[in-house]
Amino acid sequence: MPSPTFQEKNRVPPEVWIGDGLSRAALRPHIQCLQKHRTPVSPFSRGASHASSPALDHRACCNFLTVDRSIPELHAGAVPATYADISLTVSTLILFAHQEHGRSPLTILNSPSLKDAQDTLVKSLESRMIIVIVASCEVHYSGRTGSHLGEGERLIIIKEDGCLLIHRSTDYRPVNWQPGGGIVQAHLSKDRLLVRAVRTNPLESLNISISKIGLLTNFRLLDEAEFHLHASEEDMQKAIVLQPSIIEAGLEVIEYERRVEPGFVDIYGVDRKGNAVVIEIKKDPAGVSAVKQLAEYLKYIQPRPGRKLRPMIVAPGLAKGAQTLLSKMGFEYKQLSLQKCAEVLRRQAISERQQVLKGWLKE
Amino acid sequence: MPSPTFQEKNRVPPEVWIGDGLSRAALRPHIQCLQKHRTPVSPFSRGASHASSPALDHRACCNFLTVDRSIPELHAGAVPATYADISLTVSTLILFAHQEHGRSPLTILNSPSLKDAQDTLVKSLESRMIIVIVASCEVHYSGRTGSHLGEGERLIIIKEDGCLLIHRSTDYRPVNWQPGGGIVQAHLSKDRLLVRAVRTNPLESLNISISKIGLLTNFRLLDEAEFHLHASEEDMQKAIVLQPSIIEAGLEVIEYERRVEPGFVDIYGVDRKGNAVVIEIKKDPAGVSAVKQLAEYLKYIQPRPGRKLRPMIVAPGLAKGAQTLLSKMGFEYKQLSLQKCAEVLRRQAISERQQVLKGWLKE
DNA sequence: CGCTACATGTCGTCC
DNA sequence: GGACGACGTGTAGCG
Repeated sequence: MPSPTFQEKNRVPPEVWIGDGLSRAALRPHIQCLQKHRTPVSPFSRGASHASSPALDHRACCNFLTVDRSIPELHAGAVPATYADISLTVSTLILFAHQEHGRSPLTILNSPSLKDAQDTLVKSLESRMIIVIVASCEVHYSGRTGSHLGEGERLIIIKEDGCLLIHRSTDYRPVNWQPGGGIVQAHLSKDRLLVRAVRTNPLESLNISISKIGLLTNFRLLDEAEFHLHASEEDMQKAIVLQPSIIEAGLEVIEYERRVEPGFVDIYGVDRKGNAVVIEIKKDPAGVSAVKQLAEYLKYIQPRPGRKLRPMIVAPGLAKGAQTLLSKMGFEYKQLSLQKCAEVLRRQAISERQQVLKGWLKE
Repeated sequence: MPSPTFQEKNRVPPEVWIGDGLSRAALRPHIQCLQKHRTPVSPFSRGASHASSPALDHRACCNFLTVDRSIPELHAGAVPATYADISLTVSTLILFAHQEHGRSPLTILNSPSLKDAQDTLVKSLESRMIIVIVASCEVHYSGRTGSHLGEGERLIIIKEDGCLLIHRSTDYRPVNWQPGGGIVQAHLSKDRLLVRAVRTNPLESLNISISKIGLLTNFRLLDEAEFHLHASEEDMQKAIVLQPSIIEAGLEVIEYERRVEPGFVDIYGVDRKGNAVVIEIKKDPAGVSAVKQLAEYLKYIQPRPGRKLRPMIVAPGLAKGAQTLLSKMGFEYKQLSLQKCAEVLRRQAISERQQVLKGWLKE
């Protein structure tokens, strides 16, 4: 008799499964038990730029909560000999496809029994593989609000960090989901495979009751690439800090992300005549709200005596109502496109690289 | 020689593919040509509750833009005889699994050549099947802003309505995506399979350059179920309108979604003493921003002479800073949970049903 | 098409 | 852990 897996040993019986009416206090011991055994972050997520933030690393850490993250040997099922056998008689076909990049097994279960599916599912969860399931299921969500989705076929995806997606046949957004970092468990009842994903903050539980599985695959993704999003409001800010002249000749940036009572002033600077310049940046055409936001900040900023205060909106464009309000308030507007900012940053990056090169050459 | 498919006939050569620097004017003829041939919405999306909105129906309509939405016969590839053959020598395995619910073919290509993958991909697009690909690829996005994702393995999903998702190994959100209703095309270059998804408003293009495919499957999802989301801010509003006494005995609702200069007042009513009650609803614990929002509205509301104005926040709870500000402004707060509202609505639904029944009995 | 507010928004970040 | 602002936010409703 094989020793029970971690999931088996620590499985919380369905009656006390987390969520749906259980208080935070009642479930705390269960969560603590599971989190005690959390595994380190998967090496596969290292390369992801999103994962470079500590928050996500933490999320990825308190993952599927298995003790041993070695990849269990998947058992090879009986495989039939002919195409006819495959297409007609085999209920479960386990197929290892050794992909080119290292040992990335790819398992495909075609119309498996719920029992076989659960076996593979649990092993996949424990070894942090990505799981893709095409199945007929019913879905309940309960948390900040609640939802119910009746029986029907859906595409279910569980990824390395324990996030879960349920997709219907249309719409690029999942009908139900759960972010990563929670607890995912699979439980086989008499004629349903129950999958439950729970997160604790906010306390939410997603329950999938599967009646029939058309396809279940698991695999890993070797993906060390950087993701780079080209321009954002932050990039605009960086560009202005690097080269204030794109706003106005002689402008000097004194401070950015300056704390004032209601929030942060994007850029605080001084113009050639010593006047204070307060800049609010928007990457999209600035609307009324942007002007109001700037006005809000101004209440808390006093220019030095004898100097003027120049409130300024910097954006690629102006929304309709904004122009009127802008004039009324006496604010300035400077048009600045993302392209321009990207160019400044690119030039900066190039010159930085050249600095590094020069440093190397000197050594 | 088989007659060319619609995609083949109308394929825009890569040089003039849509996006990346091309003006809207330049691409208009291409879009018009493609949209002329758009197909009706798939019968499979009928049941989806999301699809009941006209917006999505329209989106689903100007879909993959193929003339003929009959399902082409997929050719069965040569299938080897032994497990060893399958796991080692077969590059393409086409497996039809007749699922229980009707004739829903499920095709699985395991490590297919790019050519085979493209064939199946184009056919799947034209017959509006859902496509799931595990592949090594590079991704460029260009539109409101731009992004680049270097070579690596990802999970690519294309659904019936032409929406496209690219998932990495972690994070429940796709790294890149494209909503449905656009144009999806596949083009085979020498050693890459190029998949491009374009939408026109805003003009954005997503380009996937695939170097190697580990798995490609297509299928349909039979899914007629209703999706029901239980409670939202709108439901809270409805509940209050139906039964103002859950706020306060004697309250009468005069108007809701009342237009004032900066936006809309959630509920405007009159209490038992004839005072004006202005209610701002939040479904989450109300924060400082909610109080500010209400204060903003008040500037534009004058109570009748001799009557008081009673600004009120209705929410399931109060965030920390909100309490202080609330007292300072002299606003009232009424605790109201989503559960309570759901109950009111449920009761209302029941009594409505009974009214209908009574009506039937009378006839 | 533009504007407004809501979302199971999510997510980073500072306090 | 809570509050706040940004997002390729998306989405619906209304003028």
